[in-house]
Amino acid sequence: MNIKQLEVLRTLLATGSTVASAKAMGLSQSGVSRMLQQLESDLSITLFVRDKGRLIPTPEATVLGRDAQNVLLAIERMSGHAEDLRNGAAGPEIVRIGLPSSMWENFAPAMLIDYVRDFPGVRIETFFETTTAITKLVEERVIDLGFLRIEGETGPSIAIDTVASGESVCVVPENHPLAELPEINITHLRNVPLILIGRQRPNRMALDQAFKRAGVKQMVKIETHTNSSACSYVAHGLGVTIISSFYANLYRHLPVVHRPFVPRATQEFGLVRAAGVPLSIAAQALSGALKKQIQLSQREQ
Amino acid sequence: MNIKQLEVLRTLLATGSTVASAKAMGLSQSGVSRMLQQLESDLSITLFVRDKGRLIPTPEATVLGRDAQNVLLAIERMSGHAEDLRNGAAGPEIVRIGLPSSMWENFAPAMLIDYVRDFPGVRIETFFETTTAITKLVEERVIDLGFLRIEGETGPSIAIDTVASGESVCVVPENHPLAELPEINITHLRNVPLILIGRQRPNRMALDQAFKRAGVKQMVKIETHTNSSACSYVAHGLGVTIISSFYANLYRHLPVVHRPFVPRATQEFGLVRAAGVPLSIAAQALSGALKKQIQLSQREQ
DNA sequence: AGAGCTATGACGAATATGCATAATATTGCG
DNA sequence: CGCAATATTATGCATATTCGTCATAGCTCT
Repeated sequence: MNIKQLEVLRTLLATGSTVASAKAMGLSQSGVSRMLQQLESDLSITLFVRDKGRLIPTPEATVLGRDAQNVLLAIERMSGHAEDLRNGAAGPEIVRIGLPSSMWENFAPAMLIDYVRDFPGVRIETFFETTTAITKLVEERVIDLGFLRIEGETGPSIAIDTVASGESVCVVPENHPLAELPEINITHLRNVPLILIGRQRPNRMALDQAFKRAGVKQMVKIETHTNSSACSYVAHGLGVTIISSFYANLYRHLPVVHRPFVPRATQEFGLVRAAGVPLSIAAQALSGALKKQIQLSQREQ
Repeated sequence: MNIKQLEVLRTLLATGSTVASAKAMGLSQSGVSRMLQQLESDLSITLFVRDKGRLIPTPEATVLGRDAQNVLLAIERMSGHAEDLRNGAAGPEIVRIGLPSSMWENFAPAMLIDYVRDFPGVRIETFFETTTAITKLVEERVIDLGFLRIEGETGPSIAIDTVASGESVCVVPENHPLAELPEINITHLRNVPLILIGRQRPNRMALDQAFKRAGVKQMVKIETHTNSSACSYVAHGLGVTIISSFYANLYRHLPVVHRPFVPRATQEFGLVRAAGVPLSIAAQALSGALKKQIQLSQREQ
């Protein structure tokens, strides 16, 4: 496997033909054809079906095309850094932090208000991403810090500092009949429209299994991938959702209430950074600001 | 630059000598020496000082060594996925839609309220992602539909239906002095804390250039990647931001106002789907619901 | 002196690449 | 509809380039 093969894969997925790819890359069509073959051989995977003189990407090609793009982006970043080093450029210190999408509205600004005043020379870059993306961004050193829900094992390249916890709760509209209950269990949710997140992730699968064991069929109306959108759908009467109280506490301004969900489950949340990499003073301070804001957000209950 | 050169850099930084690296990599010492030279030549950067028959890494080597590691990690991930694919792993109709992160709060629920009632058997999956991610999700057939800002060229695998437009506006806190102006130009923003999005993207670079031509230095306090977080930062007094009126109209509930920004720029927004792939009835209806909600969101001005 | 290091000349094997072409499919025109 | 023109992918063949080793020189340290 070599870099040009990956570029060929990327370009083929974009253009759909070896002729167009060859033109775009300044190569011959036969070169492109060969490199595709070599890559398929190197990976022992068919990336394109040859159908009537056409190349049809396989599902594998789309998956690995994304990976190839990541490799090429990393190479571009390296080339960019080399360019910067050759040009001797340097700017203000930038501290980069990744947060769950659900935290942009009030949490992130509240966290940054004092910080920006205390560190006037520091530029902050915020990313609102999924747990998976945040983990990757930390691993790749794209960001200095991340806050995420701790799920299963992380590799040795990540250092985690547990800073918060929550329990599973059911979020319902405040005028919903289920809002009168002190706690909500699965049988309460029979025939209730559900808004669920984290499809195919371990915690979600555990929830699916619990429904199955209780003999209750889930009436899922909406799948989504952020706690924020799930709560908003609930607030608009589209159904009820099951999330961590940590996030539910961020949405107190919505006309919803949350009740402990049975079977009980707890979650842990942590601060992540690349293992073995010391944080700058500014990044440490941002870490501190984050921890402080977390305490505030969870304490006001 | 090739993959083995990057492995050489990584190994040299770990071992400190070409002899040890050659042994670790199963190469000859002279091969390692040459590959280091080639990499230095390719990058036009001295990575190691040759001092008394020893290789001393330069600061550049440590910076780029990190990048090299990122590239190699990305390659390993790709290989891992290929391995998974080689080893090999129905339900209700699911309609999947990708929206900008900025649209989860009120737009998405409002869009879905009537839809969910009209299509009770359909399950919806919502993704809130960046323009780039949405384009990819559409191309890869992960999602049926996407809504995004149209930027530059998209490939032939994407069909776009332009459904909205906007102009660049400056969003400021409602009690800010700039809120009194009928329009805001670059000189107004001298020494004003800025919250900017889309770093390194074409439109952002155009804005950076406009500041440069006007001889005004940007006082960027926060870089972020979603319109929503930028507006929230503005509402909390952390600075002002420049975004499309399309998005600003989604945040009318915040204590901010927006004014036309000069130099003027306009934006177009469209519905995207995979070209040549017919939408299901349910997906078409969701497309219709999206268009209708867009009209509502932009009309109430 | 001996051991260990880096760099380089010379050389051969392996790889990359383009030209030309075959086979097949699609499109456009009469 | 039939046929020529065009477009696509794959492959034989030849050539250029790259990759990598062996052998060795020069330097440093013990």
